[in-house]
Amino acid sequence: MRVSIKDIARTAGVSHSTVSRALNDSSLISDATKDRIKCLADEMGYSPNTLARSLVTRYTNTVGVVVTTITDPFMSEVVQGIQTTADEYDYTVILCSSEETPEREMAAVEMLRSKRVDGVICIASRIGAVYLEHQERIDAPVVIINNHNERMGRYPHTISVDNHHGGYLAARHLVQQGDRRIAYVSGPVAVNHSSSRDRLGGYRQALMEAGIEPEPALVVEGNGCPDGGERAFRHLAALDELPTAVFCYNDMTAMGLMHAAGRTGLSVPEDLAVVGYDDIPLASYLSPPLTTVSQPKAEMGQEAMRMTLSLMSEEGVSEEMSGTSEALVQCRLVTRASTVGRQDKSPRAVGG
Amino acid sequence: MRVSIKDIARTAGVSHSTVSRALNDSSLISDATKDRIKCLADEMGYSPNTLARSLVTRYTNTVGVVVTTITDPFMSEVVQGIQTTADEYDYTVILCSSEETPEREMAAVEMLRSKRVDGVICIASRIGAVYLEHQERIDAPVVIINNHNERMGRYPHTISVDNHHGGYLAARHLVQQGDRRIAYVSGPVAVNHSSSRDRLGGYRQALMEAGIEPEPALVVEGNGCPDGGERAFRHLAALDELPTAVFCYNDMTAMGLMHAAGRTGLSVPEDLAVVGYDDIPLASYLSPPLTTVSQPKAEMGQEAMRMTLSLMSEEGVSEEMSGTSEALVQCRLVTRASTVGRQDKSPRAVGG
DNA sequence: CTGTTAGCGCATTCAG
DNA sequence: CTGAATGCGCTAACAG
Repeated sequence: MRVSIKDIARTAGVSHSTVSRALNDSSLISDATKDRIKCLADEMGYSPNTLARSLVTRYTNTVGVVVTTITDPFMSEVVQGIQTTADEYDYTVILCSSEETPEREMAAVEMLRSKRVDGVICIASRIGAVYLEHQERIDAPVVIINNHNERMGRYPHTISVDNHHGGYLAARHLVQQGDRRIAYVSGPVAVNHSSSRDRLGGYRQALMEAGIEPEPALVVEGNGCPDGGERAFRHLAALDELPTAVFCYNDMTAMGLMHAAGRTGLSVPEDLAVVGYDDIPLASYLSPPLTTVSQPKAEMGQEAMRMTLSLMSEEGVSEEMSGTSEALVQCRLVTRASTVGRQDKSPRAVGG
Repeated sequence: MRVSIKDIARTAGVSHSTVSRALNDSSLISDATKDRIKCLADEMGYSPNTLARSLVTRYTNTVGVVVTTITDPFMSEVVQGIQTTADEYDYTVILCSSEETPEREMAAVEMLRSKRVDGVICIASRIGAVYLEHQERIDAPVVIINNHNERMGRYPHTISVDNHHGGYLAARHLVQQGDRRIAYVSGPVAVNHSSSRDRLGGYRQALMEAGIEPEPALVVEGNGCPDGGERAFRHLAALDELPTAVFCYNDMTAMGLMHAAGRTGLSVPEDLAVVGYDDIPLASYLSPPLTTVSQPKAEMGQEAMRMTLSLMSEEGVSEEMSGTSEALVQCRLVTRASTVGRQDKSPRAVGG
C-alpha cells in the first residue's frame, strides 16, 4: 500500500526516473525494462499520485462544474453530458452547488482555483459577473451554459440556446392550433435573468405575426418551479376571461400549472392547452404528456466540455488570445397531447 | 497570478515558513506579522495550492461519489444531501457516473484512488464486490448507500433503507383500502439486486397478514424506468382478471405504468390504484398525485457523508480497526390521490 | 537507453 | 517567535 515509483524502483533495481519513463510510455526506454517495470508496478498495487504529478506538470485533468442545484432535472442532464465527454478525454469532474447564492458561488470558484482545475463550466449562472471578476484570478477558462446575466454584455465563452426562437416556436404552435388568448408564465424575474425575457420576446413575435395583440395581463410571473406554476394559474384563473393556452417558462412550471388547473376541474388540453420548455425526461409521462420546447441538454453539456477542452489547450500557447467563442444551439418543439386534439378553442370562464 | 508563499515571503521580507504559519493560523507567530502577511496575501491574489499541501499532509479534503446516473432523480437528491454536509465540513465532491457498467465503476474507483480522495461514497452499487476487492487497495473508507449486492453478505459500511418494511407499508395500505388483488412490479432483476426482492418480501408479508394468498402471476418484472412500467402494465392487462392495485418498485416505474394504463382508458385510482417508491420531487405533481413510499434521500446522503467523515478520522488512529457501521433509515408512506377515494374495488377486466 | 539532479508548492521538523 | 533545511511523489532536463 502507498507504494511510490521510488519503491518500485528499488525492488526493480533501477532509478525512479526509469520507472517514471516506463509508466509514461516514454520513448526513452527499452521495451524489455518497460514491460518488466509495468507488471511489477501492478503486482505491487501501484497507483500514480496525480497530486504529485500535477504539481509539476501544472495541469490536473480536472474541471469544475458549478450548478445551482443538481436536483433540477435540466441541470442533471447537462451535467451528464459534461461527464460523458469529460471522461472520454480522461477528465474528472468536481461538482459544486451554489444553491443560487452568490456567496456560495464565489466560494466554489475560489475552491476550484485552489484545486487548480484546468477549467470551469457553470450552468445558468445568475451572477456571471462574479466569474468575470474572478476570471483573471483563476487562470483557467470558464465557460457558461445558459448565461442568465445580461448586464455585462456578452460573456466571452458561452453556450446557450436561442431562447427567443424557442419562445417563438411555442407560441406559434399554439396560434396554429387556433388559440388566440395565449398566456405566458415567466421564470424567475430576479436580477440578471434574461432567458425568460428572451422567451417572452419570441412569444410576442409569434403573436404579432398572427395579428394578435399581446395582452400584458396574460403575462404572469413564475419562478421556474412547480409551486410558481400553481400560483401563476391562480392569477390567470382570477381573470375575467381565462386564456385558452399557456406557454410556461419551463416544464416544472408547466407541471405545477397543470396540477392546479386539474384541481379546479379544468382539463388539459380541452379547457387549457399547455406548453413547457426543456423537455425533461418525465415530460412525456405526465398526463397529458407535455408539449414542450426541447433543449438538447446532453449535447449542450458535451459542447461546453469540448469548448473548455479547446480553450484549455489554447491557453497553453496563445495566452488568453482566444477571442470569444459562442455556441448557439437550437431547440425544437416536441408536440404532445397537452396542446392537441381539441375541438373548441373559444375563450371560457373558469368553471364555465 | 500564480503567486506562491515564496513570492509573498519575498515581498514581505520573511521566510516562506513564516508565511505558511501565518496563513494557517499557527500559534507560533505574532499577531502583527500574521495580519500583515494575511492581507498582503490577498492583495497579491494568493490562492493556496491544495495539491502541494495534500502532497505533504496526505489528505485531500475530497470525497469521491459514484452514481449510476446523475440523471436519476433519486440519485441527484442523494448527491445533493452528500454535497450539503460535505461542504459543511469543507470537503469537495468528485462525481463519477458508472452508467451501470462494472468496467466504468472500476475505472472510477481507480481514478479516485489516484486522486487520493479521503473517502468514497457509492450509491446503489450493483457490483459492490468490486469495491471490496479494491477496498484494501484504496486505503480510504468506502461507504455504500443502498447496497444492491447481497452475494458478499453485508458490506461493512452501508446506509440503507428498510426495503422490507417499505414494501410492507405500501401493500398494507392497499389492503386497508380494500384491495385484495394487488400486483407488484419489480425493479431490475439483474444479478445482485436485493432491494426489489426485499420490497417484494414486505409486500408478501402484508398480504399474508391480511389473509391474502400472494399470487405469483401478479408479480411482474420491471426495470426501474418508465418504459419498464409500461411493459409491466401490458403484462398485467393480458391477465384474465386485472388487479385492482399495483405496487411499483419505484416512482419512475409507476409513472410509466400509469401512463400505459391511461392510454388503455383505465383511470387511476378508480380502475387501478398505484403506489410507487422513492417520493421523487415530481411525484406529487403527477395526475393523479402518486402515493409512494418516501425514502429520506437527502438525509441518506448526509448520513453517508457523516459516516465517511467519521471513518476517515478513525482511520488515522486505529488503522482500519473500525468494525462495521450500518445505518438503517426508515421510510414512510405518503398517501396521495393515486390510491384513495375509490368506491368500487371489485376486480374488473380490461375495458370492462 | 539510463541514472543524477532539480525543482513543483507546501508543511514541518530542528535550530536559533 | 522566526529562519533554514528536509521531503511529500513525481516529471524533466542534463549528463553519461
